[in-house]
Amino acid sequence: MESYRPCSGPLSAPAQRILSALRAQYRAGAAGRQPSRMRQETWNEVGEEGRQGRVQELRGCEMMSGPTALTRSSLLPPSGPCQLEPSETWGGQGRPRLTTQCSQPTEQGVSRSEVPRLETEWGKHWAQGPSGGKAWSLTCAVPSGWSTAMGKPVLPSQWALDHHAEWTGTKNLGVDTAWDGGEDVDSVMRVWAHDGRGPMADSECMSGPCDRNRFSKKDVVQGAPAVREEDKRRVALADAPASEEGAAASYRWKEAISQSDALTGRAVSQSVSPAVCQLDLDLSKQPCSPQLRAEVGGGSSEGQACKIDESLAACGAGYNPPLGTQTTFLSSAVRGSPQRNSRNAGIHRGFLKRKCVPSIPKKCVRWAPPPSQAAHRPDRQASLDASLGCGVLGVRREGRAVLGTEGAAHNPQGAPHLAAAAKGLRNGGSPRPGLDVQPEDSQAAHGSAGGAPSRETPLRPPLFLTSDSRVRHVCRLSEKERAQLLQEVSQVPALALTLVYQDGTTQLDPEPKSCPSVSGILVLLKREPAVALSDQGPGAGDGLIYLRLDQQQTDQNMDLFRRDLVLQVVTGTQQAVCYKAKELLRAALQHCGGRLSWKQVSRCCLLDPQIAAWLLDPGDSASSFPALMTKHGAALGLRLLPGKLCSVIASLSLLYSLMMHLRSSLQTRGLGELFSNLELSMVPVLAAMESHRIHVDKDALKRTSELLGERLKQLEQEAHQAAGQHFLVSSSVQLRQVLFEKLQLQERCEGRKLPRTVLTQQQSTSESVLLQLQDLHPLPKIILEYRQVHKVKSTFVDGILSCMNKTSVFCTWNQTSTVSGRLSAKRPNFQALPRLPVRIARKPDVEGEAAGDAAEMVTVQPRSMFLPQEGWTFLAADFCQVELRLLAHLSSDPELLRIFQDPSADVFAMLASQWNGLPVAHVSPRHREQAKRVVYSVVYGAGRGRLSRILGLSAEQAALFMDSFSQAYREVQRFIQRTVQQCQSQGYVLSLMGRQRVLPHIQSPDCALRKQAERQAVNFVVQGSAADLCKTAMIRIHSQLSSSPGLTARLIAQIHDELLFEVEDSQLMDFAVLVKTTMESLQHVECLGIHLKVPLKVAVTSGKSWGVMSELRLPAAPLHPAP
DNA sequence: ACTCTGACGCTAGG
DNA sequence: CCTAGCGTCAG
Repeated sequence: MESYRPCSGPLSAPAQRILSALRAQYRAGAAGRQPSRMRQETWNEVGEEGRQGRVQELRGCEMMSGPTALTRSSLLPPSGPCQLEPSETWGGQGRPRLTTQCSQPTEQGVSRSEVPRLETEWGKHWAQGPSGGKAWSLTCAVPSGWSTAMGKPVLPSQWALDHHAEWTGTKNLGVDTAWDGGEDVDSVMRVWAHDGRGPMADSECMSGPCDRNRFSKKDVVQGAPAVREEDKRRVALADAPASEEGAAASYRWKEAISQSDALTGRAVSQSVSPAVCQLDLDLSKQPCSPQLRAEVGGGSSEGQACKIDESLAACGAGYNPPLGTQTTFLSSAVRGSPQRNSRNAGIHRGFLKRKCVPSIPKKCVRWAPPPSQAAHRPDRQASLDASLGCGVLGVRREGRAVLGTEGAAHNPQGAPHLAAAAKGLRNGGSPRPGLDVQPEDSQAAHGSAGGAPSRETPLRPPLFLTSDSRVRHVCRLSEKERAQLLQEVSQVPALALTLVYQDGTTQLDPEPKSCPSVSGILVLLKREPAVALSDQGPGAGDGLIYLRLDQQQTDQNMDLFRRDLVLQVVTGTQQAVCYKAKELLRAALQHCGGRLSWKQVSRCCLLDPQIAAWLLDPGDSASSFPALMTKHGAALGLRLLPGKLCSVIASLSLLYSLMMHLRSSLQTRGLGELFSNLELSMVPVLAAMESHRIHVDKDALKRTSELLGERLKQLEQEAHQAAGQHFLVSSSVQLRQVLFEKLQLQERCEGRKLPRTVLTQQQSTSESVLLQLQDLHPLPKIILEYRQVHKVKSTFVDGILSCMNKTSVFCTWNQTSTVSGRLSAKRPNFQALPRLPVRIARKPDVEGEAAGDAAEMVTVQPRSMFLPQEGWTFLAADFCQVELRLLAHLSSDPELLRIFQDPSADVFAMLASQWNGLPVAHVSPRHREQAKRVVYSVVYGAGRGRLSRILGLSAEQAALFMDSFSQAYREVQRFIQRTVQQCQSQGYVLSLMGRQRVLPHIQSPDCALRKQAERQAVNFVVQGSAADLCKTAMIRIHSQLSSSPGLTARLIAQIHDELLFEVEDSQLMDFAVLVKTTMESLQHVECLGIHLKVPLKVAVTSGKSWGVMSELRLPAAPLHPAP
């Protein structure tokens, strides 16, 4: 660690600001302050005598100046039950208190509740028992300013206490075996004791070597008497710190880490990059105050810390690794060998894992530097990545711990295999590997640009494909053979295809953990589709083609041929089966670059067994191919053959048989039409949507994140003040304690019954409760705002940032994840972006009370972060009240139908007027809102209890509303009864286009279950029908777009009843008309047998950002729109 | 020689 | 009622 050299490269702006501010603070502070004795010395410097003195000092030391002395003996497990301080004895809040719960360890180990537990007013630390018998870990809630280095909570300095160190959340710290038995408690104690004396010096953070012989984990578990004796003796030694005997052997643990933590309040987990360590090493030894942090805009929250580190990582140039350092670090981390650094490495690893591993599938983007940078500095980037932990982890994961010290150390250019590993990881971690290969990024992704050495090995297709002669490789064919192949493909009756990934897996393998990059497409040509599949591998006439996608072709003709082949395979007349066809289509679009447009594949009709299986059983959402086989393929016989290729071939054949089997099931269940006309046609639509990049204003997001972070901190402080204690504002459990145990607010809202949580029947702290409580106490209001801001920040600002790829996002659309037939969106969830802007009070950060008045309001609208390309406009088309209209249609209620006949009417106002008996003009917005809620509650099948919660009324009032609704619209009630009866008699319900949902509980003797099934039945009919309608609209518009050479508009998103397009400015009006007429024409669709009794109304809006859309006035629609 | 995972609560969207 | 997603907490 000492070999880190200073950063030389550019730092990100926030990092710069923090750095310089801290330096300034340090200089100012160092000048005026008397250096503390403890800060100056190390144990070695103090010497034996000094140490004895210190021990004496510590022995009687009152913890945190509290009235009661805690001695280490009382904490040592398992020396007996040791109830320690009730918190009152600490007088005053903010004082930590220690409690331990000790009980007899069991043979299996010590469960967490039995292990000593250190609790503070701010949270708790506990030593977790040995899990798996190997490692100990410590979870502790750490206010910022607390260091967690070495897995031992280095408790807050006096400074931190004085400044009300802010909460940073729980850190689950991986700890290596040094943390065992009494040793940990011991050092916790010691450090704690020190802490009462002021800020710790790094030297104080030393821990003695763990003396496993004296007090081992095992002993704790078994509670061997001998150890007890030993233990007692140790206690009798009068608090001689463990470090005493081991002082000579003790090492200074990583200054960089403990300092970085104390300085920035960040968890060590974030300071994993050497650049960060260096940054912090450079800094003063003084902690950074929250004010300072706020001033410089460097937050202590997770997201903030991530961002800082991201930028640090991104400026990889900043760190110039000395030769060998990296690899030493890395290898020791990998092997965890007991080297000098192994503990550090172990800790690092622990932190890294905690932060990185769960993130790899989801959030690696945050950590992964942009590909272009990787390409420009492959060597540094790779080592940086490796040090960031991703590399370490990935290597471990892949089981190829090949990153020996030698290779990298002797390779001044940086090790190519290291680079490759790191790169593979980034790809693997990226949510959408294929999308890394955008035109502008493609070179970087292929690692062939940016001055990388020419010996860079090109990507190879998986070995099992290259080594087998049965596979015809398209890129090896001659001109003539290609033509033949094309001909052959077009004449073959059936095809089965799968994507092959670079790690050798295919789409047919069980759910991949990571999401590897695409290598190519493997096609099985079936000449005798009728032949039932044997497990003999491919039939006599069957052929296999492998089409590489991951390779930029130098040969133009080859490129064209590749496109033609894809087109032939995908849109040909033969039956082509592909599991997860959308993925394949998207990969093809991605990799054929400009040569294959989404319009060309819009007529694709790949048969997708996944979708078929989902239609048959919507409850079983995304199952892998093997799972599907075990479920449906019993009759088909599945036997895996040895050898990868054999098994792939067999799987492909099976895939085909499975599809045929599923298709016949669909036919017999009456789902065939739905499958082929609706769901399969959705595949190219979704593939096109997914392959379109949506531009995001990244800078605005970052600014907003900072802004919200500040506000969040303010709110947290306010909440703590209002509550009169520190607590974790984001924890509903702790909030419940504050609200209902400490403040007893439920006592003061007599009459109203506060809802309870569904599962545990505890006092709920949800929005509706807080709204009711907000007049009684200032706290609920603060919490409400906190929650709102937190939601926006975590999900819509930081969340979107983490999905980003340079300047844009790609959303993932899932066709088979809902029971209702709706689509769902992921990463980011486009369907859940707040519609209304969020207003944030932004108070100047001043200590004085007067600051409150000077609040300035800022509005945040996550939707406006999405921008159309230059010269394009967003166009949104919204089906107005589809669900209600469908309810009218399905129930044929005369009143509802009448309301909808008038296209210009405000439906909810009319509803409110009708059943309140008021003229429309007199309907207040409140009434209207209420009507809307009641209506949708009925549509969703809510009972009176639910409705009362939604409306914030008593159950009686809610019941009244519902009664008056069903009085006014009797047919709706009848419709509900009809639906339930139908479901009871046939076991399932049907949507408009014949989608089915089976509800076995409809016959359940359990009333609650049955009622739920009834609600689900009603809801499904309405919601599912709406979904059908929207999907149809998407397909129709898509097909019109792709058949029109002039129109360039793209479908961006579907928000259930709204379609969002990006349209070239010049085509805006024309396209808007087309969209509107197409959507409204769905009232009558002859070929689908749809005849709605209500007109459909579509509202069209447009804008240069999704956040601000304004109504688009359209010329009168033509009477007979294009079909 | 190391956590990960699931249950639960809450809240955006429709 | 049905989604995704973030967070806490326990084992």
